[in-house]
Amino acid sequence: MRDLIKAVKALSDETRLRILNLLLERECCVCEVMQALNISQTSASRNLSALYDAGFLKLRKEGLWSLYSISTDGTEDYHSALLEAVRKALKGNKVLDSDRERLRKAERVGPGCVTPTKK
Amino acid sequence: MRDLIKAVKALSDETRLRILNLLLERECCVCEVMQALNISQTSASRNLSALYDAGFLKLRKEGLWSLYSISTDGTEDYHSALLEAVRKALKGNKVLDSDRERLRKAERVGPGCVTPTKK
DNA sequence: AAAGTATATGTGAATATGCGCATATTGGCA
DNA sequence: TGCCAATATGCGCATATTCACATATACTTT
Repeated sequence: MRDLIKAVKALSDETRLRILNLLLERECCVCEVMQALNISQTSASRNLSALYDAGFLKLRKEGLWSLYSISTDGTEDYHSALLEAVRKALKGNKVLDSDRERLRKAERVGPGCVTPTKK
Repeated sequence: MRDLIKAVKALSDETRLRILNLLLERECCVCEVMQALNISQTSASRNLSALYDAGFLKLRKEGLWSLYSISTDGTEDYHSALLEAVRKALKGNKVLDSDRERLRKAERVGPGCVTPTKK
């Protein structure tokens, strides 16, 4: 029960739902999430961690990047059922659509990913 | 999105999950929920209200009793998908099983439903 | 009308949560 | 080694949530 509550609690936040929406599109690093959602680095990192701890994400390290993606392990789990319910419920949402749009424009590589205005 | 978050938030609490478990068995009044879960009247009432506001329950008034049950309206909704995911995840849970057991022994009628020890 | 019962709600205290700031950690590179 | 970039985390603040107590509301019965 504890685990289920943790999972559901992870879904009960707008920022985290928006993050999941991005990850349903493709694997993302923290700085891409920051850019697409226009949130702080702290918020991106913490909310990704929360989703990870709740069992929704898997993490792959590549150099400096932490690459998060939807976990498809334990498919007999309730996580996929919850995700599917959320995905359907939010289909066509305008905020989420523009988040995805901004994700396409986000850049991962090159200096200035985190602090792009700092010369 | 607001509505979905409200629904998911309603599910992210142990007491409310236990209440849903009872209601999956059958329609209940507030005092039956109190007894089966051994919680206060305030807690039973407030948590039932929260589940109702979130769209999971329907309410039927009968005399003094407020009879809550799982809402089956708007079946094309995400509520049923979320409920189903939760139901599967909690199948076989010991706490929930004994809650159901106590529900069978709970009494709705007669004086002393709410304050049974008060002579 | 008065009393009793089941439920709802206002209020305040305790606890939990989310966010930003600053800083720590980790890996890559000169 | 020393520095820079990407991410993680400790801390404090503001807000949200939960619970209990008391009280209010609504219905029934006498």
